[in-house]
Formats: sequence, structure tokens, C-alpha cells
Amino acid sequence: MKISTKGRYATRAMLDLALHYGKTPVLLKDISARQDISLRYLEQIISPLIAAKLIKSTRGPRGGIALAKPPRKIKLLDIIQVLEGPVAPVECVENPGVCTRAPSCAARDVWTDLARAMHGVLDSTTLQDLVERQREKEPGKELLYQI
Amino acid sequence: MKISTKGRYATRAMLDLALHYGKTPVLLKDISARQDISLRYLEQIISPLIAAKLIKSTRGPRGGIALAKPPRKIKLLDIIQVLEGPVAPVECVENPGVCTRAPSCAARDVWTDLARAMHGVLDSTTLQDLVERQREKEPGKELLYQI
DNA sequence: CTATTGTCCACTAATTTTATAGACAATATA
DNA sequence: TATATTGTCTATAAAATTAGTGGACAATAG
Repeated sequence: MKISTKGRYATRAMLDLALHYGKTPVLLKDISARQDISLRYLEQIISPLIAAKLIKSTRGPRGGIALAKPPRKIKLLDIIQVLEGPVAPVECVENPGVCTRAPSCAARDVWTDLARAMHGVLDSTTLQDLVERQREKEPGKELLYQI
Repeated sequence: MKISTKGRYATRAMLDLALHYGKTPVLLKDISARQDISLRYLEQIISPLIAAKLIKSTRGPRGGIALAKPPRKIKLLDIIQVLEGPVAPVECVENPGVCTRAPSCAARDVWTDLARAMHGVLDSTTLQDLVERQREKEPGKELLYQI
């Protein structure tokens, strides 16, 4: 019942980008260092986020990556779905065809309730919410990044 | 973000037992057949449920297994926790020590919210609830089992 | 031209999941 | 008390997924 490192790292990387929103692009190398994620692995996590148009990238000197939209417009659900696939505890919730018992399965009802509850949280939390929580937790810390 | 077959099979097996609550013990072999779970694998799923005192078992002829308490007293959360461990999307929710950033990690707050939402559903659903839903879905079906 | 920065694809290691197999223990009942 | 019936324990293995590495390549600012 765990989220994988890809989903977790993606969330941290996106929060990192949100904290730098509106400034110059952020280097993968810097996210890698700040978030303790190997540069090579981080690439694989960023790539689908670019494909999903949540991140835009610029190559070459003074390049880097940045959020493609304001933090207020990006939900956690958007991020998690890109890296983890559909948010549901079992496949039959989204795709009843995978199990012949689905139509008469009471257990499946619970998995559906569970999926709804998870969506409720992830769909109502934006990167902006995380930015605000982060700034409460570490006031002043951001100056380090602005030098 | 999926629950494993152990958690799913355990839920189905427990619902099967709940549907037979108050009658003679149920054979592992019969659950295996009805729920399409290999007998050998089912054993491994039942065993921790016995250790957790959710199921009691009787060996020998006319033996079998049965719920240790009424379906109304068994929450889905009890079952899932036995087979899947703590219900949380990441380990740092339950055990902040595993990650040095935990105290100042805004992402962790979301995982905590998510864990709370999941608990909310699983803690408020009992086997009796599932029994009732199942009987609505398949009225009459149980006669097959009572012969 | 060249240093800088991101992109793509293949591969490998580690871990977890999903089982299978065999020997064993308890007990009802004939 | 012999025997068929039923659950129990431990080891092993196949398959899938997760997590991570590595090398060559592409774009671009200055």
C-alpha cells in the first residue's frame, strides 16, 4: 500500500520547482543535490512530467526546468497520476473488466470508497498549498537558494 | 499505489467467513475453490489472521476455520493491517525517523493527510457492512453454500 | 567553437510479490 | 487405536516491479 520513490521524488521535485516559480529555470543538478536524488534517476522522473506538460525545459547554458503553470494550478493528483498511474488500490476499480467477479464483489465497493477518499485529498491539494506549508516550516531557508 | 493480492485475498476470505458466521467451520479447501485462491497460498494468508486472533481454527475431521468475533466487530482496517502492514502511503508517516527531512517536509504532510483519509474508510467499514452489501448484490446465492 | 545543459535508450541490481512443495501435527470417529 | 481428514510450518523458486547506472546524443548561449 505504498507509493513508490518515483511518486515521492516527483512530488519533492515539483515542490522544489514551485518554490522557485517565477525565477530563472532550475538546474536538474541542483534539484538532485537539494533533494538527494541521483541525477540519472531524477531525469527519468522529470521526463514524463515534461511529456504531461507539467514542466517545461530549456537546454543549454542558462537552461533548466520550470513549472509549466502556476503552482496554484497544479494538483498533487496530476503529479501522482503521471508517475504512479491511476490512483486506486486495485485495478478493478478503474477497469472492472479485469476480474469476472467485479460486478457482484462487495470487496470491490470498499476499494472504490478508498479510491474516492484518496482522490479527495490529492485532488484538493495544490503545489501552492505545499509551498505555503513549506514556507511555514522553514522561514528564511529560501534565502539560501536566491544567492 | 496498489494493495497486494494478500490484502485482497484476505478481505475476500474474511467476507466468505462472515457469510458463514454462526454455522459450522468453513474448510480452507472450500474458500480456495469459491474465491479462486490456491490452497497453499491461502494458508499463508490465513495464518497471520489466526495469529492476530481474527480467525480461530480447528484441526481434524469436521474442522475448519471461522471468524473469532462477530462480523460487526471486525473492521477492514484490522484485516488490511495484518496483511499489508501500516496503512500509509510512505513509511515516514508512521515512523519519522526513517528520513532526516521528515520534520521540515511539506510533502510528508500530504502523505499524512492521505493516510488519514484511508484510515477513515477502512476504520469505519466492518465485515458486517460487506455482508450486507454482498447479500444485496446476490440475493439467494447463499443457498448454494448451505446444502 | 565549446562548455553547458537537458534527452534518450539500454541495461542491471535489488526487492517484493506470488506463488509451489513437502513434511508434519492434531483430532474425530469407526 | 488406526486412519482419513483437516490445518501448520518452513523452505524454495519464479515472476514482476522497483530502483538505479551508464553511455551516447542533441540543443543552445556566449
